Order: sequence, then C-alpha cells, then structure tokens
Amino acid sequence: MPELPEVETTRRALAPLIGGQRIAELRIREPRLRWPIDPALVSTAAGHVIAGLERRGKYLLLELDEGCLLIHLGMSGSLRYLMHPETIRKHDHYDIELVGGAVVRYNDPRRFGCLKYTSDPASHPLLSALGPEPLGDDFGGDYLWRRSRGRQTSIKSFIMNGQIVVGVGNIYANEALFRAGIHPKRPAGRISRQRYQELALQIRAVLEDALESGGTTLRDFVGADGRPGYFRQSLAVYERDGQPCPRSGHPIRRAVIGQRASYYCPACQR
DNA sequence: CGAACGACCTGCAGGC
DNA sequence: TGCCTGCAGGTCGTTC
Repeated sequence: MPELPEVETTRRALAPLIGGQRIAELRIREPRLRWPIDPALVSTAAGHVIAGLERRGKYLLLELDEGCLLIHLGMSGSLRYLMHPETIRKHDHYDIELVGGAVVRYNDPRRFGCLKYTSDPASHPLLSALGPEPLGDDFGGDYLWRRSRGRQTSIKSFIMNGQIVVGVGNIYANEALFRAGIHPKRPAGRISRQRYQELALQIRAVLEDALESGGTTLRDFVGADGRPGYFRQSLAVYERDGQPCPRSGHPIRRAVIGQRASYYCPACQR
C-alpha cells in the first residue's frame, strides 16, 4: 500500500486527532511483524501523552512526551482512527487505545510493517542513515548528480535507495522517470547534471501531485479517514504495460529491474 | 565500498 | 470447484 504520499496522507489525517491525547493502553494482538513487537512496549507506552505525529521517509514517528514510537506500514499496512472501536477484523495487529476510548488501529495482512520504541529517533539505526526528504531543501538535481558519480546501478534502483533519497517507491519511481524522459535501466553514473535537475523536479512534482489526490489506491489502500486515494487514474505508466503511452502512443513496456516490476515508454525514455 | 539477491507474509488473479 | 503459480505499494541483512 504505502509510498510516501500515502504515509503522509495518513500522518495528516491522524495528527490532529491524536495530538495531545494520552495513551491508555497499547494492545498487541499479533506481535509477529517484520520484527517481533517487544512486549515491553505495552508498559513503555501506557500513560504517555502524544506530542505529535511526524514522518521520516516512510516511517511514522509517534512522538510521546518522552521518546517515540516508530511505525512502518510495510507493504500492506494501514492505520485508522476509530472514535468508537468496531469489531476486530482479520490482520488488526495492534491498537493504541487513547484515554476516552478512541483507538488507533493497525492492520497489515502481510506483516512487513514494524512497531518499535526509541528514546532518540535521530540516532536510531533505522533512521540515521536515511537520505534527504524529496520534498525538503536538501534534495535536488545537484545532490543526485553528486551522489550518483561512479555508480553502475540503474537509475531506478538508485532513486529507490533510501540512503540516497527517502520515500520514492516503485510507483513513483516509474512515474518520475517517465515524466523526466529517462530510461529506468540507464546507469545512474551516466546521467548528466542537467537531466538530474529535471529528474529531481519530476520526483517532487509526482509526489506532490499524488499527495494532493490523497495518495494512490491500489487494491485495498484507504487513508486514516477510511477514504481511498485518487491518484491511480493519473498514473501514466505504472501497471500499464501494453497500453499506449499518453505522450507518444507507443506501447508501455514492462521489465524487471532490481527485482521490481518497471514500466516505461521505450520511445520517450532514453 | 557498491551491487545483487534472498528473506519476511498474505491475498488475489489467472490458468488448468 | 480446487489446486497451482506468479505477482503485489518495502527494505533489511547477507553475500560477493
């Protein structure tokens, strides 16, 4: 489900609802996520006030009055805010119950997500090596160009590498490369500074566009407010192999790059 | 150091 | 109807 726009959509929906509220109880029904949820988290979390909900890459940082909960949605996770908790559904792995009875409920069929506690997020190993935010000031064409010198890997794998830049997942990597006219297999080290300017621009643009539409709904994604995202209809190449390129009319091609499905127009992308 | 690949897990679509 | 295969929005850890 989630790439950066979907995680940010979740964050924006949830933040005003839970900020300032006190955690009554963390209820874990299924601890077997990507890493087992530490049972000690139950007593760590209880009684703390939620100071805010931030995001770093695709990690959500649920900040407490002391330390923070690190939440990742993995491939299929979602968080919903329930004023009046309903029946537990399949894959509802944990609840953060707030004083007053509302609940933040985590559902994740594939269990690739994670829940951890850290007293110091900045130095946490999962976060400390991450690259800049694509929508922030530290990211741009010059940065990408500099980091890519000498790299043999494909440009698609390069921009999907969280140590280079966070939050560019498979959908938006494909879309940004299409918009920038760059072939996804092109070696990262053999792309000009000028083309990187365009790519950085298009990475930002596609993420911002998706954010504006509330993210991309594939299969079953819904935001924290239960509404789907509407960006799917705007996708130019993703999952469109065989269909005509919106720009040139050439059939969109599918190839596997870095073990991930990749879509591109062989005429527009070089 | 960089790059490639397996691993984790369930659900669903499609072919037979 | 049921069984099998392949595929899915992420990313960490291991190996070369």
